[in-house]
Amino acid sequence: MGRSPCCDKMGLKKGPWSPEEDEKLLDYIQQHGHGSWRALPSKAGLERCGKSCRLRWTNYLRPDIKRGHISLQEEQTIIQLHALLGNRWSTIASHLPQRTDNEIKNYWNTHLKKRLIKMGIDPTTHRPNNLALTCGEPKDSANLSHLAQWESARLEAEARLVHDTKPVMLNPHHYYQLPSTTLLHHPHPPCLDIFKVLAWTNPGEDISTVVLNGGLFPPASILNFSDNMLPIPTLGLCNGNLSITDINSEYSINDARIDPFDPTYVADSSSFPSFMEDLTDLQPSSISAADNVCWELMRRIRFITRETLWIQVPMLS
DNA sequence: AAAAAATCCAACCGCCTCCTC
DNA sequence: GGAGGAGGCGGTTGGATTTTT
Repeated sequence: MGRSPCCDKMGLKKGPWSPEEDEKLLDYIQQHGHGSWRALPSKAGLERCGKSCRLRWTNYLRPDIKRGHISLQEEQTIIQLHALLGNRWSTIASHLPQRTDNEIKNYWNTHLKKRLIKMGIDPTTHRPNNLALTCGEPKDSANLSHLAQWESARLEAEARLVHDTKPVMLNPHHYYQLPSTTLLHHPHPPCLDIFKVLAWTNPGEDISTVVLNGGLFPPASILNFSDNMLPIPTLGLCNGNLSITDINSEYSINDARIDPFDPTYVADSSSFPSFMEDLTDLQPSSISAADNVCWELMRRIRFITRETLWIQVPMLS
């Protein structure tokens, strides 16, 4: 059962590559392209298996890769994407130009993982370790885990931003009066709280009237629909009473039917404490049916950048 | 200065998916 | 439909290097 590894063939070299081998491989690919990896070694005069050649090329010799120092921004991206995607290194690498999946995987295992552990965060679930002890029933664990992943990535990002910039403290009931001069000087949103991001992206404006992009966001190139992630077309906020437009429908993308109001989704108030605090004030009598719907959607927010807002919704098969 | 421990990272292994026949 | 090949992916290893004792 199974195939034996191609390197098991007699006479094929293994282990570190010599400069001469590198040169042969580089010369061959530059002249002919790699073509069939299996056929390449003999054509290039290498006593290696095709797999070994491919790995050497993609992880080391390729001219378009960047090696060495990983910036803070790259670190932040890795943590956030890992919280969302798990150990899908190639997908994560595709969002970090010129970095290889192997390099990111190594960096995660040797640096970031340890750092999260030191911070008391489980690097697998991105959940604070003490949460694991209070976690409830197994059926809720997946959803709680998703929320925790988001939350720890958010906290990590916030921690960095706090490090880099003076934090902007906001009264949760007066999000909309942020001075635009403060906001304009931030190269990034002062934090990832949705209201604050809204205020930042629209400095000086009354965001009670802001409507986030119509159409699809984030960009399809970033979004992997199989991850149960979908953009919400239009979201509006009004004076603390929340309302939303164009959501009273199911979405259909790539034949996957989505029900944004699926009641099986379990939210956790710890994910968005200030927002939930606001909602608590609104409950129960002042919340309209539409607001309730919005509330449900807001609970599913997973990831926010300057211009995008990602929301997790369940897929219907 | 030497030994031990820790860290790093290139490379390998085996499984999986996709494609062709 | 399914067998087999090729490439891709993630987990893991082990030798080299660095740090600590």
